[in-house]
Amino acid sequence: MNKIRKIYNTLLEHYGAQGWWPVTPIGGCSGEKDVIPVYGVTIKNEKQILEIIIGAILTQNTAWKNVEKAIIELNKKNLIDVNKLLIIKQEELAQTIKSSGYFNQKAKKLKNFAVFLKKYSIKKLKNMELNNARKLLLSINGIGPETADSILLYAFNKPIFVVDAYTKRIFSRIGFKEKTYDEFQALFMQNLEHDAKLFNGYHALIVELGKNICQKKPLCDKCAINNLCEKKIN
DNA sequence: CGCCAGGGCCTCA
DNA sequence: TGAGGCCATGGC
Repeated sequence: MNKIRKIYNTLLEHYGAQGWWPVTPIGGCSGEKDVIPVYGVTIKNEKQILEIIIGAILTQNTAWKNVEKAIIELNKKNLIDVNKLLIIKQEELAQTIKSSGYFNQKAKKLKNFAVFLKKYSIKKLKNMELNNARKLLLSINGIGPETADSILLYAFNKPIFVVDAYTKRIFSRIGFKEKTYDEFQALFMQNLEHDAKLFNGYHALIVELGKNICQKKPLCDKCAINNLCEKKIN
């Protein structure tokens, strides 16, 4: 068994399946009480898909907890809606998503993406071939490789591996020599069968490990894969 | 108080 | 193509 697969198996055994991406269960509502995005929700409508896209943009270099608050506010105002995003003033949108940080940039990105979705609907994107959809997403200002791949994998269930800061940190420490986003992505995609469920679960496990164990200051004695790691401390 | 989080764009060599 | 500055809140 290759090492990439071995690490996945070990993490899965240790943490169990993760159930990403967190989504508001009924696809968002404007009720009185807060509706919170949670893990393990089965995606069943376009509003939930749009919520994932919005979350992918809002979580750029930002703790998910802060994004969660912003999504709750967006749902309260019924803004998980392409037309509403087009109509709302950028300043008001920025205030609504304030908790997620970089709110001016992100408000612009959300409106920008809404314009894009007027031309290429969610339905069209969903039916598009993976690499064509990826190129299209990457051409949008505000959508870089990680956000594009998160959208493809988590919103559209397409088999592409998402690389994030955790992935680079963890696998560099383990001993892999890849440097760029594309190199890391190729590492995973060349060593795993191209299955959206597998890529989904693996990335989620990486985040779990990166958040709690393989932090900036790693807790190697608590790490489930420390026997596979070159940089193990102690 | 300082550090950092599920990046991406822009500028300048 | 690579390094560095910038964006900004909230949790710890």
